[in-house]
Amino acid sequence: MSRSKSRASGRPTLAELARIAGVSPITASRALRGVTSVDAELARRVREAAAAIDYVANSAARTLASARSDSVVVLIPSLSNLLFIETLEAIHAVLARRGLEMLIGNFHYSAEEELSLVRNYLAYQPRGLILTGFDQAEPTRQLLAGSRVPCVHMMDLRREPGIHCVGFSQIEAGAAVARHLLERGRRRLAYVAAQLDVRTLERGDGFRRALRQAGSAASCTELTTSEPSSVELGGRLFGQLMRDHPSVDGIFFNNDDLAQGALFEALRQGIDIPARVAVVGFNDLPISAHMVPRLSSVRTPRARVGEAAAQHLLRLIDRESVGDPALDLGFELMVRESS
Amino acid sequence: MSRSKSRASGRPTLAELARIAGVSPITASRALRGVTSVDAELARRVREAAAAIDYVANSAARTLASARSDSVVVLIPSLSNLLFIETLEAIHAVLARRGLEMLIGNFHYSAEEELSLVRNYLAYQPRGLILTGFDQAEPTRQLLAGSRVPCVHMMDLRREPGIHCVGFSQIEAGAAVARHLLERGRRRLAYVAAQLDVRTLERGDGFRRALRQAGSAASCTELTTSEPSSVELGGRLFGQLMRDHPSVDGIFFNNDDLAQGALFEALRQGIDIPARVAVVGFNDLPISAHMVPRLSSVRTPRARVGEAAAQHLLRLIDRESVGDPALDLGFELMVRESS
DNA sequence: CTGAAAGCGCTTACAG
DNA sequence: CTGAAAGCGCTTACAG
Repeated sequence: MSRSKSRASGRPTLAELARIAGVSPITASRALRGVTSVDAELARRVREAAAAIDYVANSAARTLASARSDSVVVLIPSLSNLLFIETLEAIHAVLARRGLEMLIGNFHYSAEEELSLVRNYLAYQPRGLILTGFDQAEPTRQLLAGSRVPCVHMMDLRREPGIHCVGFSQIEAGAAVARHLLERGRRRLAYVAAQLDVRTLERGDGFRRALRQAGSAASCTELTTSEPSSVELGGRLFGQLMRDHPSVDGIFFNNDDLAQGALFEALRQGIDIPARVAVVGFNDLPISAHMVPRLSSVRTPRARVGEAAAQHLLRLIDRESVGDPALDLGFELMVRESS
Repeated sequence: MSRSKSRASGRPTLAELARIAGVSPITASRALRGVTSVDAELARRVREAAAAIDYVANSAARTLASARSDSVVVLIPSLSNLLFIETLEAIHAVLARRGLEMLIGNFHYSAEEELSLVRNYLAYQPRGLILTGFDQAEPTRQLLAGSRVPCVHMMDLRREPGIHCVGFSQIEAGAAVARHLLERGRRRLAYVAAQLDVRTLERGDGFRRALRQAGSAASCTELTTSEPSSVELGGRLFGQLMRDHPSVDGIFFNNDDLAQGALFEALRQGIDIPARVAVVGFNDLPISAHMVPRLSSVRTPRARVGEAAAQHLLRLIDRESVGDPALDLGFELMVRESS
């Protein structure tokens, strides 16, 4: 019975709980889960006994016996972008109400890491997965398809059979920024992007496409880097852009932190924004509205994306009908002082 | 054999893997875990078979059989403060190298939520826990003590028998800011704090204590609120402070986001920082060094705290000696343009 | 509404 | 170095 030799977990078991409550283990199990009708008096005794000994079901045993866990896996490319934090919080709130655990996997924008996470997390027999975008590598796709675990993609839209997604059109969002700058009379535009993940590239596509469609004489300088996005980088890229292309009069930064860095750098160099050059960011992070000048940005509905993605997944798990498999939550261009 | 009636998980099992590799399940299990010596040729066959059928051990079965999971629980009070994100990343990196999963619990600065998380996560039989600070409620403490699961507290220090912690002295950090402002010749000081968790209050204690010790004629106005910390709130509190106490010449904001909001507000109101009033923040978040003016702040070693806390926990898990149970990683006052 | 039996897929402890 | 037996703590499926 020594602690190190025993195979037991040391915590109270269902059998002990049942003995105390004076019922069979099965009845105790049912009373706790509330799934089948159990006599009210027996159920009460079980609950009281559980509270008395602080019984919590061993989740490994529960998962093994039922061949289903109480967890949902959420895969995101980064934790350092507030965007994903807010999304995770929203997902968590929806799942928690259903008693589901959220397992977070951060793949650091690496398709290989994502594959490895999927492989490992599938061992947990999750009830479902929420993925970010559509950047998965082919082996990842196959692994997921083979697992038959329900999946919802978030942050981007794609209409394909069997694909469930909740997000908004990154392309449209990029286009909206271009149209806004053109409307403001800007003609010498620049597009500055970092990280260069699929969604970033789509925003660039939309931006360029809208310029072309306007058929205007507008030019577009592009400054891109696969470095991770940051305030520091934004300041650097802005400095470089204004030095090499001093006539640029409107800039779209593919993420707010870059744009924030640009505003700081402009303040330091005495470059007047928006008089000399208009600046628009992306995502509308919490600080942006407070910058000097207040930063124009595209507000993305990340909390609602998270919430809707989780709800959509719950419907798939419950095999309920899901309406449109591609849910477009749109975006909002927040025009402030910087453009 | 219909999918919905079978109790099987549908994934390849150890028995199937063993059959393909031509060994017994036990040998396959040992080969995969690499724990006991297995004949090299047999081990190779097992690994090849595993790769061929994409075998990953069912973690529920593994946890149930061994009475130990491969997970470590990390409890943090907030995800919206970048401070904790960076800490989590560092913890994750250390745990991942050991093949341990990290379960994140966000208790939103609520001791009740923390208790509920501990209760639920204990059902997963985690190998260890990392807690934030020492704010746990008494029932939480008892639950943890009863579980006999190794615990490490992070972000704060306390020398008590049986307590393991990695962090720095919040009190000393607060005191350092006070001394810095006094050295700069500031005498009409203010302390502005939000959230008011234990660590925030400790920083305030240190700040006040240092002022008292200086025995100077310095005064200290206090403006505190239990609202969560944010840039927006910082701007508001700064405006209020300068209106109600226009002679204040040095302010310590207990978190950088508050200080950032203050700098923006000062820029808008044309209040010269640091000429009229010096501003010091706390945590040195990534944006602070780029603000206009660049924000003075206390750089807290959160990545190193996370790393060291995880390593300390691994040592406890392995029953190795841990040296000092209270590891002080210090902090660094970053004096920039705002003070 | 309640329960006895079987089984989920692994690992442990014991032999050889 | 390898394996047959037992068991981890639940839930399912079947009876009654």
